[in-house]
Amino acid sequence: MLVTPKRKDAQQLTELILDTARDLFTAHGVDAVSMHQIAKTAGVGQATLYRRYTQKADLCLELMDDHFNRFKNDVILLLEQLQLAEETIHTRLNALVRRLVQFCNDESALLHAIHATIAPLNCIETEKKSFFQFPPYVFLHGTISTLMREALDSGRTVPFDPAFNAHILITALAPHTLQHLHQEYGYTTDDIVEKLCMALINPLFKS
Amino acid sequence: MLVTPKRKDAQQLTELILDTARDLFTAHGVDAVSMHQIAKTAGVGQATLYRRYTQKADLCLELMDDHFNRFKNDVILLLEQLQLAEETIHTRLNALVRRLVQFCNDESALLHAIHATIAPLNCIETEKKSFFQFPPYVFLHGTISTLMREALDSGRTVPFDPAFNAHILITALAPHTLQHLHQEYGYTTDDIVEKLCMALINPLFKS
DNA sequence: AATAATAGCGGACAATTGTCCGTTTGTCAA
DNA sequence: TTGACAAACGGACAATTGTCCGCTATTATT
Repeated sequence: MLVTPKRKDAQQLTELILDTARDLFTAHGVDAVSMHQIAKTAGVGQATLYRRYTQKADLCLELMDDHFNRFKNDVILLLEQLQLAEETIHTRLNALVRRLVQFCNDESALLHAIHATIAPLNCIETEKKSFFQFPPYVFLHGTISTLMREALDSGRTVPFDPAFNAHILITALAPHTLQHLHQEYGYTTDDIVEKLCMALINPLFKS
Repeated sequence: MLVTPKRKDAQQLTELILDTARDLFTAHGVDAVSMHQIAKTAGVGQATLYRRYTQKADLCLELMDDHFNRFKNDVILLLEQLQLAEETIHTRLNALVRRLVQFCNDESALLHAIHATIAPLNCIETEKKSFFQFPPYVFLHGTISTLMREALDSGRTVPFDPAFNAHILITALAPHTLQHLHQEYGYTTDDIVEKLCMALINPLFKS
């Protein structure tokens, strides 16, 4: 959550903080770096940091903003191209899942931290944003459910609820879930893409 | 030869701690109660509490132990009865999902806290148990994948990976996911059961 | 340019989780 | 019993997250 500063020098501090955080994260790993440490290393007060980013999740979100925007454009472009090539909705959904998993892999460190910070308990009592209100979820859910609705409307599937199924697909992409699949079963990224499609996409389509 | 025996009075403190925690949880809600508060109210030191339960998740797990065992027996009994009644594997899977969702609803408060405490970040760096090693997950995953394998072996389904799909089903039952479905879409518990089956069970079966 | 208003800084402070260590106390051998 | 030994207690202490408030420095005004 970025506060737009009225003082001109405030913007410089924002950049300083972001740079410092990026450096510390790559040096020691996201989880090992504390907010206090970021502030101290950047040479600013605690409040200066917290005024910009209430939680580490916000900071992480800001740090992956560029990459996320590129990913968004990628997805939009990819889907347009496939549609122009007159690929089936089934094929397009599979391609989307592949790109999705790839993104979650690339940004696993930051996503990890975001999920960890925005724990379920923060949602009700306190009035902080839940994960489901963050841009990545909103975009993913919108894109996936649109495609799923198209599949449903095509008449080639069994009945299902696009929004609900999209929600479940995203849930399955949570960092700790993917990590568990990698570690426990030794699945490669390709395995996971294939099995996700086999579990959540392919069975929807009548043969 | 000196045998070092366990002290008998330690068990009493354990019960005192559990009773205190239960009371505080019901009085103020699980999330609002701190470990320090539990120790202080029980009149014991911090270490005495932490020596027994390293995290609030462990404490919660202990508190729902009775209920979880009853649930386990319920599930086993339910599945046996349905099998004796010669219900199809499809029907049995749906019934299992229903009972599953019911349990997650009943114990949502404790499960909530467990998920919140055992955040993904605790898994790699520190050597704490991940959620996937806790008894509830292990039992659920075992039960579901066994049933799913039976479905697969029956030849009445499309191809899929029982263990993987079981994993995804459990993931979808995470407290914050269910909570979001309730809040955002206004789904009732029955809705969720129906949609879960429509998303993850029914499409597997050839018509 | 001088000055008033205030955006915004910084560090102290509170709350929570988790650890360490000196001390107590139950247990068992004699 | 008694006494040695270790299991186990308790509270102080460290680290982290998040908040508050007095002060500084920038900006707008004249």
